[in-house]
Amino acid sequence: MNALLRDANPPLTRSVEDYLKVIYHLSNQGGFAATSDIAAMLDVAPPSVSGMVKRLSETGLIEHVPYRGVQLTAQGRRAALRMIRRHRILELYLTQHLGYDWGGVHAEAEQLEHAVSDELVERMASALGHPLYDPHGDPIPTAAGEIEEAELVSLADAPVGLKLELRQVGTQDSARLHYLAGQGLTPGVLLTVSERQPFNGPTTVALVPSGDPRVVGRELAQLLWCREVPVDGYGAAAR
Amino acid sequence: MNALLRDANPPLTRSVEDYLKVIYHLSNQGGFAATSDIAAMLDVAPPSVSGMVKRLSETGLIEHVPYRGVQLTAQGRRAALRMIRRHRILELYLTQHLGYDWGGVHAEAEQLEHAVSDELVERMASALGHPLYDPHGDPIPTAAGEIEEAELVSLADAPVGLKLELRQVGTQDSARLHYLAGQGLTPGVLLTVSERQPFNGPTTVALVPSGDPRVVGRELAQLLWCREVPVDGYGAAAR
DNA sequence: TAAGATGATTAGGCTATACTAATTCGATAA
DNA sequence: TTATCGAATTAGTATAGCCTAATCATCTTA
Repeated sequence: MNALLRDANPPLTRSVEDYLKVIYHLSNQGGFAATSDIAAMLDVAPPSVSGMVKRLSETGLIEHVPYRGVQLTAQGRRAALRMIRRHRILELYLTQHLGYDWGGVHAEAEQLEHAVSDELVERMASALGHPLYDPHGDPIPTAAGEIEEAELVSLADAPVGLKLELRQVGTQDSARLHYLAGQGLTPGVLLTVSERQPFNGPTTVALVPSGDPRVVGRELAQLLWCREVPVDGYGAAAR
Repeated sequence: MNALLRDANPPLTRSVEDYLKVIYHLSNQGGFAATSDIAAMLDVAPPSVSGMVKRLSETGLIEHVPYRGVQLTAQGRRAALRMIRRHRILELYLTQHLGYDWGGVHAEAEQLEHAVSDELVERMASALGHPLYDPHGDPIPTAAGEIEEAELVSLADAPVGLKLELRQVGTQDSARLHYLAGQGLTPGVLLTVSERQPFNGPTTVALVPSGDPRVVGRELAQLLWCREVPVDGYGAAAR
């Protein structure tokens, strides 16, 4: 069919929505998301990402600098935040109204976020009392697409005893990223600082909820940017 | 990739689930579902149906008699009933817990039925008190895939004043089917018998909720099989 | 019983998405 | 400053959907 006659603004596919979400998470503070990181997060091969990147920049959802990476445009960011709002409201609704625990809720929300209508999302938000934070304490974007940016501390500077959520990893270095992923240190993971050796020594953290310890050297700890999580685990109530 | 190495039992796609559902509805009492009827129900071209029919019979979900139509196998029927259970529980949940009315709920459930997990469906069923009927009075299949078959009366024999749901149209004749569809007389529609002329004359019905009257000649009325709907509209409460 | 009508199927294409293998770019290190 | 290596891209292929146009089968009717 003639390309000019096709719908100029077709609804986004499920795949596209997933790409936008991970690009948002990877390029959070103004950086570029690398092809291989996107591929790893979505569990697809890098050439698949190159292909999708091409389509997404043609439709104006991302900006692509070849061999450097991608960033969301304003339009892409809006779409990504819409998905994040859906995801967080779904997680909250499933836990508070349907008895889910924090184990199973992420996978379920991951599926549903592509299928719910805007109306349903707003009805769930209503039923929840229009919450501002999800149970991890992460801010829920507004329906208009605004989000409160959290203040981040590097793990190397975080005080002992604090409960933290790993939000960003400040490197593109693949070896480091793979090492961290192997340790379970990926954005979104919850942890507490259990001790830090003096004289710029390593920091020991415990993963939440497993309690598994991880020892992180200072150099790496400086790259791990975290957000303080309110101790009750429910940001909405705490603020 | 080598076909032998692929997952022997991959999850069904959204499209496949939709095909199975309409084949179930079209071949309800042991008949065959015709290609053109499937195409009309799914709003796709007939060759698309031929293509899908080929794939579905290769995977053992349907039985295909060329130029005659298709029927579900036991496996296909199980999958179809699973979708119908999801759909009906979703409709009930959305109306009872999220304030939906009967207008918007069908489209929303149509999307969600492909995305919810079995666990979520069962949690919603629990929250609803394990209902046996949806708000139309249609029976909800069990998680094990059993469904209560409703007793049907032909519209030509239904007593005046009864509230009915049109369940099956007992013909494959295209002209008749198109005429009925044009009159809004498609399976699922609710109606009440307002009067019947004596000596095998036509039956007049009123559509619910619009109240629009339709006059149906005896020959056609005999083809319209209906289920009696409890007057309160909530089968679950009535039984 | 043969011709037409109608519905089903095949032929041939298109798009979105994925893959592997081959190639190219760019940064690091000698 | 160049050789090298890893990351990114291109080339080429596959699959699940969909489509239109062309053909084929079946049923009805003259």
